[in-house]
Amino acid sequence: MLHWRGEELSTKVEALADDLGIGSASEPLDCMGACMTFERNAEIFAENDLAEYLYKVVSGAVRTCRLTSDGRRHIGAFYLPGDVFGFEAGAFHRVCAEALRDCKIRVVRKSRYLARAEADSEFFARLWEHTVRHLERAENHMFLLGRKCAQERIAAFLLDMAKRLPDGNVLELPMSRQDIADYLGLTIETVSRTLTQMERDRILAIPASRRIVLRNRHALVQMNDCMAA
Amino acid sequence: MLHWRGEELSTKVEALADDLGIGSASEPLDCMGACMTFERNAEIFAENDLAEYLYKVVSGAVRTCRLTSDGRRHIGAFYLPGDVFGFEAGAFHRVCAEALRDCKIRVVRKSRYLARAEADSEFFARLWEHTVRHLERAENHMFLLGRKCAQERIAAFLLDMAKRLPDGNVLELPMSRQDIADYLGLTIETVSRTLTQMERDRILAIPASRRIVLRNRHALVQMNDCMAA
DNA sequence: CGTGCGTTTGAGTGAATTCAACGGCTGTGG
DNA sequence: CCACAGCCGTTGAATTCACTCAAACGCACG
Repeated sequence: MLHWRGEELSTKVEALADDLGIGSASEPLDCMGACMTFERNAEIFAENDLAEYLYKVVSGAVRTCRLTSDGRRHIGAFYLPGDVFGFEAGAFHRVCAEALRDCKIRVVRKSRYLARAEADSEFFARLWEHTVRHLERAENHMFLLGRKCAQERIAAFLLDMAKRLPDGNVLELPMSRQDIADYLGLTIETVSRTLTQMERDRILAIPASRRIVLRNRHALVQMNDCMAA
Repeated sequence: MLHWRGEELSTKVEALADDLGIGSASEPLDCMGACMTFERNAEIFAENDLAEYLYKVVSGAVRTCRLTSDGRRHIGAFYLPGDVFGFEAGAFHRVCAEALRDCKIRVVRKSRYLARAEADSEFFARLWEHTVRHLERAENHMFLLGRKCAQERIAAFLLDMAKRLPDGNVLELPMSRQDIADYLGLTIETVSRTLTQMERDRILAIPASRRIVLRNRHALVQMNDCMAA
């Protein structure tokens, strides 16, 4: 299965990639590679797939996750339009990536972007920056998982989403409660209870389960004081 | 203080760095920059210090950590000889780094290694690999913090240390119980109790508090099944 | 021999989990 | 148009794992 998937993707990409251009992108990957579409819940790559590409979200949203043998799931990150994912040091992916909703994803072959990074120092700097930014996000998230209570985790999550989603105060979340729980290291019930409590406290309004309005951002920031973005 | 530290370090490095050579290192940084020494518990850089250098552990051991306003501490990583740390996308450090014991650290100016990475594709590849490996470690650690019980965290920690420290079965830990707790997102009491229980179960022997002998590695691996290295 | 630090152990508590039931929305089919 | 199933989310009650608080232990050092 591992290789089947890899080859399938490879074929698709080769077919599409002929019309690629290596433009003078201000952002890495923008004018490289091919654009692919994925349906809601489709697998973009699987754990242990060959890691031959970098991915950039054009539209939609993506989660990366891992499963334990006994069924526990952990979501490593959510990716929104503009985000780059799929970095691996080794030959294989260590997480799987799935579309949270219908997605357009730009796909660039590893050898291609590495080659370009060698030749183009501006490009190299951008790529480096993306990678290290990932690292920072991961470090922030570790802190959250290691040393924060449920309320603080939810507050951090909402503020992060508010910064990344288009309208800063009305969040249209692309993910389910279960996804949020698996991202924050909580259960779905705890996520639900905490959100309800925040609504009672007039910190949030939740007109629909996936639409969350921040009514008292200051309160959220206070819960989240300890760490920057 | 922020700038004071930056300038102090800068001065030290300039003084020492005249004898640097840009050798044809098989490992990045090996023949670059200057070697500095730090005493046990000395601060190598502080949170919000200017991030002007990369660091490579020559001997000793290092922790990076963060504090909340209310005193919670989280340790992001431990670095042992050969490890590189100090990557930042922005201008400032987001964690502080402290010597767990007396250390020798090789220090390389950011502008210097970036310049070399542009010129030397082999070097670039190595540097890239180090960075992405960091990212992988961070992802593994997130999983641990998000979805594992105390026993599994300790097992993962011990196996990781066994792989990185010289003698694979007799671990001479450079860090205190409190450090381990803050690294694993537990309390010192939980760490202590879990280790004691593992000793009762004949999985470990603990002849001294910082010397841990792995007696039943298989049992540890089982607790840790869900994730690779 | 006392002091101080790091570690271990014990008892009681609490925050988040588990288990279980209910509520509400959406789409389908009668 | 309503009935129903299926999914997702919420709520409640009981449990549990790790935490907090507290005390004791062991070792190094002056």
